[in-house]
Amino acid sequence: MAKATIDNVAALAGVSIKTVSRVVNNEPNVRQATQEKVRDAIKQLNYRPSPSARSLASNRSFLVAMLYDNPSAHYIIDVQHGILKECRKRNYDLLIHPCKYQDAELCHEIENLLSKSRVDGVILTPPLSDIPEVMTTLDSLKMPYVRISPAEHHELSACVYCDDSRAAKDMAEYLIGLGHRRIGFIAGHPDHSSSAAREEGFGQALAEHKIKQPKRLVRQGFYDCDSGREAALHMLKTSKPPTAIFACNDNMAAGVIQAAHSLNIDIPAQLSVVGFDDSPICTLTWPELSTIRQPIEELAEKATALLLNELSNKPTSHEEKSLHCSLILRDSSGPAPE
Amino acid sequence: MAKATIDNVAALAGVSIKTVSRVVNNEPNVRQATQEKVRDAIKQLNYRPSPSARSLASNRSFLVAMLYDNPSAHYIIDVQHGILKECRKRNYDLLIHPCKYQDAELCHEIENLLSKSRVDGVILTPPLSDIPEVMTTLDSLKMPYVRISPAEHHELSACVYCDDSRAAKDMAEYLIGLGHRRIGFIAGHPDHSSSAAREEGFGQALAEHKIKQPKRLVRQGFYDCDSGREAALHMLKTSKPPTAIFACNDNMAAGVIQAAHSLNIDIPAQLSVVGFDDSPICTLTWPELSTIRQPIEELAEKATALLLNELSNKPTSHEEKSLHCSLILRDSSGPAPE
DNA sequence: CTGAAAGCGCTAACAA
DNA sequence: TTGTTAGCGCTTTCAG
Repeated sequence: MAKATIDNVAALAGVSIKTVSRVVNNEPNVRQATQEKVRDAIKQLNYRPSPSARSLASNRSFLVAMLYDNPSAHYIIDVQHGILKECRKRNYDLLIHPCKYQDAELCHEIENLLSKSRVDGVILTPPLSDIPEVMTTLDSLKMPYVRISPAEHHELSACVYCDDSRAAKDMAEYLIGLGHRRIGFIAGHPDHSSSAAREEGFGQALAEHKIKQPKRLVRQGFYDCDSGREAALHMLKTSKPPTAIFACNDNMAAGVIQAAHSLNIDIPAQLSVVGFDDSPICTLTWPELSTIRQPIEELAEKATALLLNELSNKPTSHEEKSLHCSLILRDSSGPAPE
Repeated sequence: MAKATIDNVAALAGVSIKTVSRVVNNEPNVRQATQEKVRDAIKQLNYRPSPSARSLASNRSFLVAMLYDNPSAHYIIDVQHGILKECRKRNYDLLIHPCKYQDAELCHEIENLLSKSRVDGVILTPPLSDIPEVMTTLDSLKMPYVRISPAEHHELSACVYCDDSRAAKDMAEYLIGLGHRRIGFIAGHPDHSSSAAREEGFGQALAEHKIKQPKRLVRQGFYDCDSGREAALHMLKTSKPPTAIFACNDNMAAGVIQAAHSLNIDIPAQLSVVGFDDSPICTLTWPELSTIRQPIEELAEKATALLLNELSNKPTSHEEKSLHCSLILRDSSGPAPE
């Protein structure tokens, strides 16, 4: 059976192709009876509209692109799945496009991808959501886009995000509640805005509890395990080592656990360790890691919903949406030693 | 500046649109001088061919789809990156489509995606590479495809794979060489063909060294951490516990490490642990995990190259390509205790 | 509520 | 080596 076209359907249903088109696109003004005739014919012929013809005629591709540069596989996968969940509902497909955010050619490359106008809209993840040049490029192409977890300037585009700062504050308060007073902090990659937000929330909690944070208990990390381990070794080898360490993500927290093991420090009896992300490694470490869960998939889903709304309705201001993080307490944290 | 079309380019270059088309598609039989004129015009107008028009006229979309159902984020990401690497060279884009391999609707869903004929070809990863119905569906749609790491029937389609059996045998021999004689084996998910291959290689090595494998040292796992931990606890609590454990993937090996920690068994002094995959968690555990590295990205790259070749040349038999695994020795394995 | 006609921007087949 | 002409299968516009 050759591929059916709209003409075949129209012929079989005894209507014009325009009417078939109306039914396929859920346009109004088609009598119920006619609709049914058409749908029958469609089913009978196993008809699927050709995306290329559709998009040539209407200038819409029903394709969205995800642009990203993020080394965390589980983050990317979660975002992809969130996007796809929403896309399926609305009959869009997803095209993925990793890129290097530090690359001088970044914007050219993006322009190159998008000016083929194969895609209707774009979803941006950190750190791309915070690069002004990328936004300018998209704006100049008049390409609709939504940003996931941008640091600031929420008004510049539709966007969705979590309150990282608030979540970090909650976690710090949890540790303080357990009696910890010397709490080490390992910052994340300086290019990722999430790190600054987390540091802010952490600082707030300490300040509110009148805990002074000596410099030796704050170190720069880069969101990878090695930097977490190095930072922890530094802190733990001082004369007044911390009784808890807050790492800005789980990978670094895993590094802290390694450091503790290598120094024969018991977790959580002598040292509490917490991370951020609730990545799969949390349940692979020993002991399992207390952390903060961001609803990544839901964020991506909402982002996609905003984007697709913007693509179907004409008028939209830039909506934004924020979601909550939650503490996940496992075995790596406990009361402070006396 | 409005989007330039092929007509604009033709006008500016003073040639017919067909000639522009020839230049764009690198067809032969265009004089050097003409080519240059055309290229200049293209650059000047910043012309990009419209994918929809192209694909409507030529019935090719320059889009490939990756179909998968695999819970391992890093595996999927590596495959995606391998595919994209090759796609970029040849100006294809990638569309991703996760699905549930046990779903009764699987084939319908695939057919639904592909019969829109938006994509030119498909890449299949395990366990989808081993599902006959999926292959039948693709065949009946005359959709070109390449399988990554199929278990058998290599002749049914183009495919790329590693010799898992051989790699597992090498690893077993390494452990035997360290003096281990009681080596526990934790199988992977029975639906993944990789598990059987790994078990076979492992068994071969033992047989060649005349080591008998008692039943208590072989357990079924499911490629997740929990099943690895449970299996290890069983083995380690017997009266003659193993001195080494070979887990069919790294997640399960991480579970083994957890089990050992919880029983206060020292790794590697009392117990060697090895995994398979060289996933990111290998360097996050304590101690870091010895394992086997599959060149996933390269596999995907080769697979894509085969697919795109098939799409450009008419005549191809089903090529196949195999790549090598390598042992990665870290801190979780060492000499057997006496 | 329905239909006829005119493209969308390209490639394929054929002519020159 | 180059150009001409017909579509590809749909949506849009406008007319009934």
